Amino acid sequence: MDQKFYARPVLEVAQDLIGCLLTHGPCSGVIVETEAYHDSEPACHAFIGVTPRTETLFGAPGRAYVYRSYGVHAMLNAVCEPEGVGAAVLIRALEPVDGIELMAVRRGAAKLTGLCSGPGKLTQALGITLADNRSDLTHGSIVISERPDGSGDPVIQRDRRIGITKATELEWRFCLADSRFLSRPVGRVARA
DNA sequence: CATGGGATTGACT
DNA sequence: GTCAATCCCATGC
Repeated sequence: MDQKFYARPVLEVAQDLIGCLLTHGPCSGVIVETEAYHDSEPACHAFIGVTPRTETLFGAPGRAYVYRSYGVHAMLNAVCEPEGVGAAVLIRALEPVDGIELMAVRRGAAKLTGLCSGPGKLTQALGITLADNRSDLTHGSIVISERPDGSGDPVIQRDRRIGITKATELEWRFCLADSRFLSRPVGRVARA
């Protein structure tokens, strides 16, 4: 997948990433859940403008934006839209494919469905850290590759984003229909 | 320099 | 269901 794939509206890229394969070292998984973020809405880190932290978001598309959440977890995003626009797709869940044993060790022997069912979980399982921030998703240590031809277009469900406190009304979360590997089921109210 | 908040998770009641 | 852990960084004095 080339840079042009990412230099498009973030909502399109978020949907098109569903079903793609994400690989880091010996571990890989199929993307089953994403969320879109854009500098026009306050839930996006880029909403506040360009700072040292958000510089990656406004930079070249096709790069990784990795940041630490709640002081504990790394979150992996794919930077989208042309340079100068602050937008990214958060990778929220994977269906494990390769390196499952290593993922289980890193995660502490969780069940298969719990290995990558959340944005903090999948970075832990794949060994992605803040050092991967700004790395190139088209040729770097993290690679996202197209879904196989003939697998057909996946059926995608749309929902509200999870875990945010602003712009909660936007339905910018995309899930592979009926996947067992989502961070949460579709169609429930996120957060009590 | 001090402070406060957050795109989460997991342990506990 | 509730709640703490823990750190990066934006903001304000």
